[in-house]
Amino acid sequence: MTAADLLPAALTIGFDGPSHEVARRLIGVTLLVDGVGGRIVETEAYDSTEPAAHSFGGPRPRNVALFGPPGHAYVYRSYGIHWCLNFVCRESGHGAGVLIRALEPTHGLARMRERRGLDDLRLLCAGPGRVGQALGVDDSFNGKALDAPPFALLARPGDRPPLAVEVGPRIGISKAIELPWRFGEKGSRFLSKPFRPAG
DNA sequence: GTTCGGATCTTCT
DNA sequence: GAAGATCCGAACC
Repeated sequence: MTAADLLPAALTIGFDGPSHEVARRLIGVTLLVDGVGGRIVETEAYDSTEPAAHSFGGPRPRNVALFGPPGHAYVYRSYGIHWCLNFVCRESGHGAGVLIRALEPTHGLARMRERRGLDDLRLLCAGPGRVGQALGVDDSFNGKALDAPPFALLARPGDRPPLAVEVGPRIGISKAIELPWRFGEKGSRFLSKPFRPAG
């Protein structure tokens, strides 16, 4: 697939719905940062009404981007090491976001391999910390709009059949583990972890 | 194949 | 002082 096959995502992607709807809608969308990235194959939804979210408990200096306008980035430091990228969604003030957990690498492979220090295509963007490293995301991207450089979002052409999307519990959390707010492209080999492990 | 610990730092108690 | 929306490599089946 080339960039010419894709359409501007702003026409079809809305960030004004509940985060679990936006998270599902984002599967198959191409995310680029300075022209580097790929197709989103895994996302998770978070919302200030449930205790796993960084926005739970209201706005704070660290999470203020989540309470800003939808369609912007929220970037946070994970375990003191990684930078993880979220898309702010829903109407302003609700503190909802979608964590970008994995991409199928399609653009700027050499740049991503260089940043990751790794050749294996499957492992370039298979996890939120890996996505951040491969795309060169850091603190300075927090709060930036997603419809302007360095970001670009490209939707799948509308005449293609919808992707099969799998749903499951979110990864790496200890609260609100019952919510099925992890979404992934069915059968993708670029997921951070398989869905329904061991059958 | 799996399990385990270390890295590293911000936030909260 | 502990926990956390993680990743990596070593050790061990």
